[in-house]
Amino acid sequence: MTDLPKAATARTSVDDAIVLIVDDDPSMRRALTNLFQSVGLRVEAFGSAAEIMEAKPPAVPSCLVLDIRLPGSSGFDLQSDLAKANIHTPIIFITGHGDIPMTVRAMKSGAIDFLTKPVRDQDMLDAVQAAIERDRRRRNIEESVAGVRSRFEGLSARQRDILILVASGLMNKQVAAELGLAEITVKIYRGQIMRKMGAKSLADLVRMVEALGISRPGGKVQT
Amino acid sequence: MTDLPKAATARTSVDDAIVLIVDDDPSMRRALTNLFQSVGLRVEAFGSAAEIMEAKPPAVPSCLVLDIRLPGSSGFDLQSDLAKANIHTPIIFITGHGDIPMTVRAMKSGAIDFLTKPVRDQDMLDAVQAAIERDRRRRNIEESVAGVRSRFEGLSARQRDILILVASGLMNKQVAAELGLAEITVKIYRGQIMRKMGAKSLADLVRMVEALGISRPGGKVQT
DNA sequence: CTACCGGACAAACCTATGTATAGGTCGCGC
DNA sequence: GCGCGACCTATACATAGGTTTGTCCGGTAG
Repeated sequence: MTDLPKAATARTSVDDAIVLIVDDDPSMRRALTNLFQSVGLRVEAFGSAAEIMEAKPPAVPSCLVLDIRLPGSSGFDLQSDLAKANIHTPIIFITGHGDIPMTVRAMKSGAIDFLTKPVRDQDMLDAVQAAIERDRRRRNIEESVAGVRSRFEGLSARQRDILILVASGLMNKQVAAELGLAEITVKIYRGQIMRKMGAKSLADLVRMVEALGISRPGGKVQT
Repeated sequence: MTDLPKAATARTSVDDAIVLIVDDDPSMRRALTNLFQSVGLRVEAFGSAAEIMEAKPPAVPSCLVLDIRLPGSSGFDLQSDLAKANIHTPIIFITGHGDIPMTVRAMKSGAIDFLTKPVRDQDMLDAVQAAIERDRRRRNIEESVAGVRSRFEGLSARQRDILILVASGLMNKQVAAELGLAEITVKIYRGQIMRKMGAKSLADLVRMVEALGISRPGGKVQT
């Protein structure tokens, strides 16, 4: 939280959104770039799927504007490649000759919009705004969870065992019995866990474990 | 000893899925009905949006197969009417003369599939199976949360105040200070709350409050 | 008026949790 | 071998959590 923003050129406020364009038609790239820049969005344009896969994934909220017909691989291939690489930038497809099954497929695999040429400027801007908003939200959650996860990974195996049992609602003595330990041992571990995880209360701990999605035993909310 | 509100679940036949068809073309209704029945699905067919809105929402996992062009209102109207009525049955649209914007609109508002006539039987069955699976999952979550919610609503105002503060991680004395009470009072309420909510541990309580989505103070997971 | 309920509190008592101090064993890397 | 970290335990003490029994008050439904 203490890192000063190393803004090189402009006052890149903390989360200046960026639009990534992939289209093999240079005039299309230019037109889109102009459109987005006219409303103050940063833009990066690519001519092929390969090019963008080499670039590093953006660190700010962003979205992808993608012609579905690309040289080499189709937009779909890029979409699934990104998914495999665990990159979840929202995608807006554009197409000249799309059909309904194609649209359904794109939307089902998570595209945020699917526009047909000629694309109306306003439609495109609306779609981009929605996409960026979604990405911003996703990044926020991801970020919180990432902190918790890295702390969890800093725990020893034993500490994790105990964390999970404690967060599932067992008393120290029950945890001890479960693991064949003395109660005092569990207490000591518990203290270590609270410190390492940065939890101020048991409630915090429970929420962290929930956020990590770990609840093997019988720890779900009941009816 | 136990004042646990007993969930009045009328144990219906376990979870016989049902497919709801809305199409103004009788021959289409018949064809779809036969198709679904041939794989052992229960079916109910309607000739118009109005008809199905009068029927009571199904109590088992289900899905809606909906021609987008209906007499009177369009499939979209029905979709949004259902959404307004808080009915979230997954919808599969079928259309003879659809276009891409229509498809996008349907998918964006939550349709699970969008099929074009002539519909291949296997596509339809796949779509229905996916839709019913989704509905089953949704119902499961909904059901758990509904139980918790109804118990929460059985709490007095004071009990709710205290529940929220306790679940946010405050100690009894802090809760007492916050509300201008004696610590002993908080303890007593706390016991009542545990009983009424059917929570065996603080961890349970925290999870319930999370499931209800109540966390006003500073109770979110931190980075 | 009275009975009942929810809210608030107290003393007494017990259990659970948390911390400090003070150990002990093991395995691993240098 | 030595140090280090993980793992495990014990005693002792302090604080937090939780129940029981009983008291008091105010509103309100009968």
